Amino acid sequence: MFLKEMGSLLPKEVIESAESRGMLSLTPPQEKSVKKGLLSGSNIVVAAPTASGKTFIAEMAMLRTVLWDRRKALYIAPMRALVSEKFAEAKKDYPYIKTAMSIGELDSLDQWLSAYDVIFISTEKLDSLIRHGASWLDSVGCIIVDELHMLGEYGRGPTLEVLITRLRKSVPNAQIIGLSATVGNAEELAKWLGAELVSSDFRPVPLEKGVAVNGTINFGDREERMEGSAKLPEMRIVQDTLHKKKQALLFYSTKRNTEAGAERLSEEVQKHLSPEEKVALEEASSGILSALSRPTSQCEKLAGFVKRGVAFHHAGLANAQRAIVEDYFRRGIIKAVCSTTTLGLGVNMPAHTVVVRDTTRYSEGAGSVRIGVNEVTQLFGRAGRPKYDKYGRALLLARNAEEAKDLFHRYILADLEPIYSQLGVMPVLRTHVLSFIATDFLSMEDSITAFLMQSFYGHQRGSEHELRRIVKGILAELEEWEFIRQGSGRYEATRLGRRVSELYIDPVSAKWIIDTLPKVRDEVSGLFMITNTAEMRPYSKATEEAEEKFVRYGSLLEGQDAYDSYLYDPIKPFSTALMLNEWIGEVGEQALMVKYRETPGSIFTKTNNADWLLYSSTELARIVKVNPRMLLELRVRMRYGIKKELLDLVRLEQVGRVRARMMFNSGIKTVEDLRKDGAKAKVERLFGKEVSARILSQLGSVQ
DNA sequence: GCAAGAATTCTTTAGACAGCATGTC
DNA sequence: CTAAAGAATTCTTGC
Repeated sequence: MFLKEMGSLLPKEVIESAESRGMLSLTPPQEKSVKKGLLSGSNIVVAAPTASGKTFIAEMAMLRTVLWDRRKALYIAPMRALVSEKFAEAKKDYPYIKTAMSIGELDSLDQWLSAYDVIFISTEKLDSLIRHGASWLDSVGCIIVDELHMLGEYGRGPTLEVLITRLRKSVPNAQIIGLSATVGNAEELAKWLGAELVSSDFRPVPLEKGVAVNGTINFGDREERMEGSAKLPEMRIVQDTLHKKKQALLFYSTKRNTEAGAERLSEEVQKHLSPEEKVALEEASSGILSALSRPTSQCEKLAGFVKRGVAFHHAGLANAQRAIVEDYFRRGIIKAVCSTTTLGLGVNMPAHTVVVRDTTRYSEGAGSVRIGVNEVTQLFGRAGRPKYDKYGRALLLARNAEEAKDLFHRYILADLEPIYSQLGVMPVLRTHVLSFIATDFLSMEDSITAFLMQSFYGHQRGSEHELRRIVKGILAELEEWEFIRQGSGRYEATRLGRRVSELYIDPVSAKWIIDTLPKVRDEVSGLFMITNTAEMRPYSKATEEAEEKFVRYGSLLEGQDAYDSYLYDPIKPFSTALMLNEWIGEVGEQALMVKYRETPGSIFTKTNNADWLLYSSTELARIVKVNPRMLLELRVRMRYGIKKELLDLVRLEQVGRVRARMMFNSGIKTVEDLRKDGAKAKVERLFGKEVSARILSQLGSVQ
């Protein structure tokens, strides 16, 4: 179907924009979607590979809704990176549409969103907005749910499921478009949503899947000898890929493996770099080193590999470092990236050759588990760069012919797995039940059970009896904790319960924090209060020091039956508290890295989470009438990673942990000191004229 | 006696969402 | 109850 023939179906702006980007006709899944009613309001579930044109399917539906129906469109995705990427694209391609983005960090109740037509938002953020009672939801006419297959994920699937179910109930007339990777039971998903299924294997760049053994790739119908001479399979594949002047993306099971892999490959890759590339890589390398004020050994390691054209990529990297790696890889300068699944989902970073080196992953309680066909297929989908490659190669590695045969059957010939609702197995349900009641969405055991039967869980295999049992248990718990109470057969939230729901923390965490608040007497107990929660997971390594010091703080757990389980070990969250305590004692990343086995990335995540929980704790403290002063102070220190003595100085803009420390050490200990004679000269000596002026100009307004 | 390489034992294990202050995409 | 791979350590072998 040609775009220019679609004038009666689509606003002309959409057609013009697409054509200006070089799109003249629809891809097969796009065409199928249109035929199944995408542009006349039908619900659609698209199950197709990445890069098959799913984004434009979403755009067609959203823009038609906005321009012709004069209603809002929502784009929901489970990752911030994905949300901001789509937002940026839409802003660029459709500048005349009022687009907005809402992901954590940035905003509050977001009433301002009501002025926008297309809203890009993360799953949890939308969930949270609903809890705050966002009023503009009624005017939504089209809802895009990207990465719909997330539904089957243990951790965050249930939230998505409840969210969708809730949206369908509160905005029944909105069109729902689900965009999913290919899965075994897309049919079932579509049926649940009352949607037409569009299923397709279309890829703009064809994919060749194979298994590499001893220098040969077996593609099933043919074999191919690889260039090079290396014995190590991953090395050989990289040699072969470099010989073709292409790039490789390799997936490993652990962070450490990615780093070890990068080290091995770097030696080979550096031989293939041009002088210009080496110059560019020096630049990338120094960018990586300067991501933190003082580089850790991990930073140095990465910087060293990047100089040689290789990088590792996992959640332990600082965000700036990740961005550099992704950028230089996309530009073709970094030749190989060894990655965990960070790069598997969301991030758009294709490569000619994709290697899934490890097909197992550790899972607690289950040992090493084989990863599924769905996941391998998703990773394989990264192979082949549109515009650059005629085809992409997706490879598995085998040590011998037998293993090769097994892998081939297990992953390449195998059917995709169906996804299953995880709603029944996770304690997240508790959070949602509280939210239903707190927002007056549902208020009775019956209606809650009935509602949950409408979810994918109910649709797929739910037994009403089982659900009712779970709901009953949750209601009893919430009532006992005084988050809800009963009145004339209905439940209603208490003030405390409503705030807990709004703060978006687990009721179990909230209960623990409320009980512990009055017992907080120093930094460590305050920090343990927030680290001993599900939100702070994963915890830091348990140190011996933590083991010893815990004796003095163990009494905080008295009377807490939630922590009675023999599986629960308080040392790790306590150790996390000690780690954070060192952070606010200005201990550097490198030291924390060694002692608590942290990484720049994990420290950032933890301090960020701690910040949020400290805020939530102060809010709860106000309600239960505990003085929040100490928590407020902790929060500022957490944010900057500073000792108490710098608290006064960081009030100034342009002054963070580094500059505050420099000023303090040179005798300027408070804002007041800055007003004294000679302070100006001192500051100028430290930071130069420009920065000093910006700092000193605030003296009038800060007291 | 020494060093390279083999064998054995030990150790560790993916990812990423949320509140809110400013003014306001 | 279960695994696997890398790292560290010990053992073996060949000169």
